[in-house]
Amino acid sequence: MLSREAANVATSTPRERYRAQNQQEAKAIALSQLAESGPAGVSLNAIAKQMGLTGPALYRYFGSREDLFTELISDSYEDLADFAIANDPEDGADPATRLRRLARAYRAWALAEPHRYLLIYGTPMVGYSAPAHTTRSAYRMMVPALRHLALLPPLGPEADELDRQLKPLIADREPGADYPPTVMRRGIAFWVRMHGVVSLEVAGHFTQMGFDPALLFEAEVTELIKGTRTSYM
Amino acid sequence: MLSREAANVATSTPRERYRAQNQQEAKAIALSQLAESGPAGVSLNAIAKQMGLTGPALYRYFGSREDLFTELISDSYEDLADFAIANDPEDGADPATRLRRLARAYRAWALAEPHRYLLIYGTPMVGYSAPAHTTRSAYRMMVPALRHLALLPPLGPEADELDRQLKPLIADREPGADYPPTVMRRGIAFWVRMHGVVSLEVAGHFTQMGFDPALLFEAEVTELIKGTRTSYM
DNA sequence: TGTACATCAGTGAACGCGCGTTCACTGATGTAC
DNA sequence: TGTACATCAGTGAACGCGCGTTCACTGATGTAC
Repeated sequence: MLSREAANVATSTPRERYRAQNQQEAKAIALSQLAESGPAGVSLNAIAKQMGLTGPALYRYFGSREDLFTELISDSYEDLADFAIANDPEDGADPATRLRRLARAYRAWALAEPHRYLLIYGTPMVGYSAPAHTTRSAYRMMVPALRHLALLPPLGPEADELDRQLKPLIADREPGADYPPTVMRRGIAFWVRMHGVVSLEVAGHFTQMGFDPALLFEAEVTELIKGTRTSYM
Repeated sequence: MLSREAANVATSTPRERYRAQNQQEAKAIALSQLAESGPAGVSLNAIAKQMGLTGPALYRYFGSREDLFTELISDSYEDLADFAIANDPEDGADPATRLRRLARAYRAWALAEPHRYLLIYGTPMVGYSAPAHTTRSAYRMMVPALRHLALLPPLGPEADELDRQLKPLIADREPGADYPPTVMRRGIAFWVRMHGVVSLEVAGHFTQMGFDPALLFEAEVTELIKGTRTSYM
């Protein structure tokens, strides 16, 4: 349901469809292993067995165990972005409302898929380095947030050092965009605050504390939206 | 240096000292494996070999591999709290300054010991549940922060739902403390914001973005300190 | 429509590896009289 | 100071396990004429 493979299956030869289907099944089993036993519990041999195949057969679908993880990771980035964007339709709502929708969708996805959230934002795998396109996927979710943030009352007229350092990033990721200087800073703060609450929640660090994490999350987002400019010292 | 074992070694029999020393060495090797190969790379057999022992010998020191992790985790919580507290001496500085010191120490520890930070705040080990005293250790670092926060200008007179839910937590953790109703909320937000920046930084998510994470961290802390009250919706 | 060839999914055997954990044991260190 | 006994760190063999990955191969599916 939250998976994006199914869409691209049409318009291809039967063999390609068969391949895509098998690859998708393998990934789905990998995700269930991930959910049940963590990253260390994902095993090519076990996946193959569950599909009724032998271990080496999977090398038709993934170059190695690490390649499988690369796919799982970039799928997760894409699905998270898709989900957030899908939950913030173009219906003329005001920017604060739309930001809040994005935020809630972010959290909802993470709570629905905690192992996948942790796969991308938890402990990184040693020796693993994300391919370049992954970084782009990660950024996709930020694009609508920046658009909404640009419509909020500005934080202040002058840019400080952080804003200056972020300027090339805007130019690189969205050439031609005419954002106020503090927008990227706010976009990153938006992401950082959501991640702060959500990652602790998903990892179970709030369970003993007796409060509803949703309230904390909403408060953090609210403060971000209302946020006044704070120079960094 | 950041380890806390060495202190308690005195005043014990030679055999106890020998035991403590060996156990400490085993943990140190475990931490180096953790740093180098991640949690999955921590192996009792490999630790034993590096100490010049055989595998089973380690069962004199740890009940199981999981017990070893329990120790590594609670040591990490303690060391992080110790480090933060040690860097915020009682010298009469104003509360904002002292909060900032705590925050900077938190980040400094995490950057110095990224694998240990991720051990406690990264992807949780499946099937592992922290023993009760661990939760207490985790809370230790919050105590001085709450004290400082209580001295800041209050956020507002009335308590909202989140504040109400947090009241029992104060009563439980610090019976008798007479904090304004919004202090615990601010303490948790303090922790959450530090974690938001620090965990993304430690996991390398900022490396491609070309800005100095220290600036972002300072800005987040500043905003928390200045923080105005935001009802959650 | 039928034949010849190319593609490619999957097999089965094998390699080499390390893992956590148990158990009965040896031998050194510590303790009590 | 010396002897008898208890404690306990560490050994070595063994159990059972699953892992990723390679390789030469079979046999089914697809393609070209």
